[in-house]
Amino acid sequence: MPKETITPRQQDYSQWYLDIVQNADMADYAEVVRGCIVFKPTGYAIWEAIQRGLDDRIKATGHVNAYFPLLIPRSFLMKEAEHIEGFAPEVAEVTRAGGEDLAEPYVIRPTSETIIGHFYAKWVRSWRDLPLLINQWANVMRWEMRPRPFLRTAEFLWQEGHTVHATEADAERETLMILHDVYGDFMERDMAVPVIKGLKTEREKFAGGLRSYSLEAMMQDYRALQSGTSHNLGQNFARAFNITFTDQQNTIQYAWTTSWGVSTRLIGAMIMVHSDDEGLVVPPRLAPVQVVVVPIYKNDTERSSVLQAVEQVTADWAGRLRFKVDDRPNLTPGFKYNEWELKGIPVRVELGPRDVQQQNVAVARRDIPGREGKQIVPQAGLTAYLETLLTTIQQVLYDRALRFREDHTYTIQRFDELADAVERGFARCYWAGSSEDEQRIQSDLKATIRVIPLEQPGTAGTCILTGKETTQQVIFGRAY
RNA sequence: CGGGGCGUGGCGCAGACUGGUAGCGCACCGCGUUUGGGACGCGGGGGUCGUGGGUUCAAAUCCCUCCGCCCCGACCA
Repeated sequence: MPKETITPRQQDYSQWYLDIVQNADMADYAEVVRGCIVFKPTGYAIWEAIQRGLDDRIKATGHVNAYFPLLIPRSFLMKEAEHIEGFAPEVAEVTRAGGEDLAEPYVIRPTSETIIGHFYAKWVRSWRDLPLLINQWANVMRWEMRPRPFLRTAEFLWQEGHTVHATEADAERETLMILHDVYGDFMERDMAVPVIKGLKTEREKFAGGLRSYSLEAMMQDYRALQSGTSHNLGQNFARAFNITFTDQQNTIQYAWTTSWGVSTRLIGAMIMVHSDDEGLVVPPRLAPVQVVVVPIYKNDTERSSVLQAVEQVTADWAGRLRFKVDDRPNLTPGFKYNEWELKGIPVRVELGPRDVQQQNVAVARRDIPGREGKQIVPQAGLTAYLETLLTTIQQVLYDRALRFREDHTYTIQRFDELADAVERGFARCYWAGSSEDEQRIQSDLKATIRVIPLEQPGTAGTCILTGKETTQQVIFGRAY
């Protein structure tokens, strides 16, 4: 019995991931362009679903979309000292065009704070212009040393929101609102990926920003994936680009800006959180195809009666279920079962002569792979049954991921427990150490403070390193 | 950028040490039999052996150059 080769997770997690990407037909290596990938239709469809989920929320919270240039004058990047320091190593430049060397090279945007800042300076005059709430869907480029499909590629797709506010409090409110109501809500509800929301440490915050918040998810190899970030940029970029406004008292003030983004990395998160050794698992709310129907027949007579039954059964699915009928000839049903399992379709409906006879169908759920997840269901009421099943699967995936994270999160009291904890998951502990202490831990244990969770116990404890009394707990982990 | 591996039909590989003009599996095409967990038989098509140079009567094979990709590490959404 030939089997597609997916390396088991236990054996080699990193290879498992690449096998899933490859075998589920998500992406192709762009062999001719270093560090880039081709999003194949299956992978791109996931991105489109992500875009829809986010775009709806972004607009529902009062933002509008716009688009800024891909190329940024190099000098723009220089205007914010910390920003250029953070991004310089990974920017690509265009130095020649139209057959001649450019007087000033352009950089290909690694992010758009600077060019957007330039325009915001023109657009913002009065407090009445604020808040300015704009989002853009774009590609960006960061010349990464070590690319991996979806998780880290030289060119990637994302959305970046850029807003301007009159007060620090407004900017902070925006930053947190995005974190909770847009990113958190989307990831947990649509992607079924539980996240820990919190503040980044100084070392890990956005280059040039005031403070950064992020959403961290745990992958099945216990490593943390930063799945989204929301930055309060303070007045740093307003000063660098002269974004000012006249307030009600007729005094000119620097504005407060924010930026926030999530990228195609989310596809990697989806894969690594939910998939198994049989292949990809796509959560129903995100799935471009939620239900695949596999008709079974031996001859033309059976074929027509089976396809007729399929027609009847699926008659009221449009608008309620996203589905497709796999009537490719000359492929055995068994082959199709395995293929759709590999591709992560949440539910499979099998319909053969026996089912026509008995007014049943066989329903297989992807969250329970193989025959175990299969049961016989009457055709009557099937649509409602499937809708419920999809909801159930969505919930099961979320619960499973949450339990996994909780089972692998260790609350520790002593520093000597840290090494072992980050080996097997997240370590949660009181922390009052310095950036230098973090640096040392990163060198020694390859672990970093992923986030300072917004949810804190509210009671004081002892820092695992310094022994100081503190109320702040942090999450240590190894990161992607 | 350091360490390792690899470039041969679409994919995965063998052939290389010992030079003689390219082969296997899967996929693909045709016909027939099949079809409830990855079907089978027969027939067929498809390869500038990553690039450039060198050695040789002769190079996938030996030598040199360059390019690319993957993996592992330091940097990152």
